[in-house]
Amino acid sequence: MNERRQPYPFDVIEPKWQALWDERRQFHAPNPGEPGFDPAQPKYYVLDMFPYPSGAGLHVGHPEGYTATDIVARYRRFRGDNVLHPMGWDAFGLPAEQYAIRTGQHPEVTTRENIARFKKQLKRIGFSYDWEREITTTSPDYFRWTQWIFLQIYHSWFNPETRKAEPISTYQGADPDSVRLAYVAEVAVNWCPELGTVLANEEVIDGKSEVGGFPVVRRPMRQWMLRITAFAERLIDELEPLAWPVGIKLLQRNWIGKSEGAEVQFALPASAERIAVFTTRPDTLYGATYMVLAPENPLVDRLTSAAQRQAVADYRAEISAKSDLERTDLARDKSGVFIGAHAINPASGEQIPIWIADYVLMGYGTGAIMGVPAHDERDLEFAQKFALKIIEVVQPPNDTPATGFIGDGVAINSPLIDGLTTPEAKRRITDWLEEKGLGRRTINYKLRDWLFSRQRYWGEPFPIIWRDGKHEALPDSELPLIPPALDDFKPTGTGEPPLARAPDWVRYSEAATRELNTMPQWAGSCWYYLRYCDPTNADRFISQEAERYWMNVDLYVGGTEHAVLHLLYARFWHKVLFDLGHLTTNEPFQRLVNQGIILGEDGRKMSKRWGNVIDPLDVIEDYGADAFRCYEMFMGPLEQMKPWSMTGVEGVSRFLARVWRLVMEENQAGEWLLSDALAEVEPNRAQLRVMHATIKKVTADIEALSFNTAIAQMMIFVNAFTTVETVPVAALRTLLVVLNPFAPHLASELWESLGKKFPLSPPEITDQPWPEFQAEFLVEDEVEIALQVNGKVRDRVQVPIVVTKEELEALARANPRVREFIAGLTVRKVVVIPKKLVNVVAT
RNA sequence: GCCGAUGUGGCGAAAUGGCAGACGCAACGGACUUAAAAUCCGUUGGGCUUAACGGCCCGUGCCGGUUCGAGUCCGGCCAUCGGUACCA
Repeated sequence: MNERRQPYPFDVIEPKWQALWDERRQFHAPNPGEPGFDPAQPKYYVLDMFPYPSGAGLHVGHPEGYTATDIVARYRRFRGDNVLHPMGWDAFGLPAEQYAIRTGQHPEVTTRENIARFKKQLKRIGFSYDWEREITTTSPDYFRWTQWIFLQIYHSWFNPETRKAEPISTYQGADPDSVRLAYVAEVAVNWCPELGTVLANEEVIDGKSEVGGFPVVRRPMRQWMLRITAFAERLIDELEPLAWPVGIKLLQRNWIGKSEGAEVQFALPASAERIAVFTTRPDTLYGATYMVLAPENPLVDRLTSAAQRQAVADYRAEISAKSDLERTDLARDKSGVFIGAHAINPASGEQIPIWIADYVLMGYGTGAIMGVPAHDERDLEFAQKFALKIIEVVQPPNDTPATGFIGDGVAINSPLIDGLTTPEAKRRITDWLEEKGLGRRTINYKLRDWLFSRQRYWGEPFPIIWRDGKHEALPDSELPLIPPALDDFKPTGTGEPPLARAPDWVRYSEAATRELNTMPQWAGSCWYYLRYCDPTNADRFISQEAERYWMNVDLYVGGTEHAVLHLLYARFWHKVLFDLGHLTTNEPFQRLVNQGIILGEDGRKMSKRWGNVIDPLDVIEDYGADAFRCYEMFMGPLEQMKPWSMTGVEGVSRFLARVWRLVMEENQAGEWLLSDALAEVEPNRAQLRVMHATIKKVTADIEALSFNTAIAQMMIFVNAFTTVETVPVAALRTLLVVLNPFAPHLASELWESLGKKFPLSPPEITDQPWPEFQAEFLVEDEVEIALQVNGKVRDRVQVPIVVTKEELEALARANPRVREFIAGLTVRKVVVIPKKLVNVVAT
């Protein structure tokens, strides 16, 4: 590999320019008020999803999105924008902690080493980040404000009147703790014994931990929760105007899972107790022949009859012993137990049996359902298994059988609403329920409150203390709250977090102890885009001035894996901070783009297991950073999944070498000298045309993030100039500017070399304006017209651009090839598309 | 099951409803070279036909529709990938 003759000396010029850029602070974006800040220039904030600095280093997937944003950033700078293009590290997280547990090396050390490696790799690719704005979520200067934001959330509640977060002091009720946006609850959590921690629902895949793939079981624990559900409606509504891929919007909407329906109260014959159920089909109320409670529902204890007590206890034990894995794996086989009690169907007045079954979830709705077997697949399965009564209450529109029909039809066997269509029936029966005080319209969400605490060491400690069994906020003056030094990072095994191993730290005062949990990894990434705007501010998380100037993020590029969680959490925090008056925008990310996954050369997902992982530095070693960048963009559309190809890299590398040789030629001694073919001559007409076509296409393609076609156009440019005897310097300069965002080292170097013989002021390529194409050079004197008969091309002719439609038609009719094909037919119609084709329709 | 995305040469791909396959890879042929590498030039969707120039037919997952004209728009399928899963 290393014997390969270099197509051009990228190994010399790339480090040279990278050092120069650093030295000149070339990519530093001054904030309002700083020297060099020009308020007349528009701002552009282009953001990458910052990486978790893992031990493995970058793979070729990371730089895909990073290259795209870098091209946009460099392009916008040419356009004169004040560009904010930062990078940082999402450095809290499980791998460093696991490594610490295995080796005893403090996570901070591991993290520092990994960051150094990542940063070196990113710099070697030549990204134009403003490194003066680098942030690390594990740095106390940073997480101080993560803790501060948590306290803002803790000190707030969601006022349903204003639909906004407000300071808790505006809450009039008796128990503020019951409405705080950050609260403590005893919840059934996903406990992972292996990791010794709870996990968010989102971190559990198929009953196993996302990290490590260990089994996860349900277990009740006292946890910190964030009341994201209060924002469900706004998280859906305010998504609408954003320039995000429709697929991602849909994913978020589905995740939030809004469904409209009614809550219906079922009375019990023998007690004053009532059971509420949520249904989206109140029109099927007459068909409710039984009721099911979630096994965990607390009502079960009160309602179960003596005779059924043992059976119920056995069933509940069986359920709780099942891990989530088993629950999901055990197909859809319905199970359940009758609890020996009955409820009264409020519409029919019938007594219906109450069961418990694990297909009813405690976490959704009221943890109880009405069973309508005729019109719900799951209920039908359950009723058939346990021989429960089935009543048809919806007539399907066609002849399909009513039982098992779940769509809209006409109500039957339902005295109050018979004959009404499903939407009308829903309306009518709900009105009736509301009148009688038996129910009400309501909306339910799949979204659950965010389980926000973890039993880990390597995370932000909560700025919370406990006194007399009650939580209290630390004052802002005690931030940052730094975790204690430990040398054993293992969880204690009882569910007590590792922080419990530092008793001195835990003891806050005689009467108070610190919270032992830490925040999840998501916390730091919920607001990092804000901190970049003002990364060293010691007084505020972001100054108002910086926030007003830089926000929102104009372009955010990252992987789909964050389509739901990160983006939802960040939007939630942003809205809280907005409501509290700390921000001026209610959404953080204006335009979002997901880059596609890069597969291995074998078409499989890159992984150690397949041995198909590509290391960017290996590629750069052989072909240079510019070739690496250009290949990543030339592979195909940014958002598409596509396989890596080394020969493809070689092709792009050849292209760059051809650019190099347009300017430089090698002498006998193997030195690169300025080419003799260069001259300050006016490009000819054909050259001007390709030059302006290139300006036009590259500009439009960068705006559209269609980088592969932009590169193809530059290849066309270079092909057109490769064979000419005299290379016009002006055309070359234009190429170098539009190429610069893609291959900045090469373009900068050639620009400089060119300047030695053909000086230009100012001399730096980065001081050039972005070229504007001139339409007059794109027009051609002649165009080729396709002559079709009945849609098939029969001939092509060159015609002057100025011919009229009538002339074109006449020309087509007169064409011998056309005549040959219409011989004996009648011409019905002639379609003339100027500059394209003539279609003679004949039958 | 549901939701979403994608199906175009040997491969990555391109194409405001208007000449399908730009650009690149691979392959083949040629030039340069003692030779190779590098570089440069050319050919390259399939089939049929012609001594040759050339000509004809087919072709964008499948079936149908709209249109003078469909890779592109509409309807119905199929396949692959991704997400999600008892959410009442």
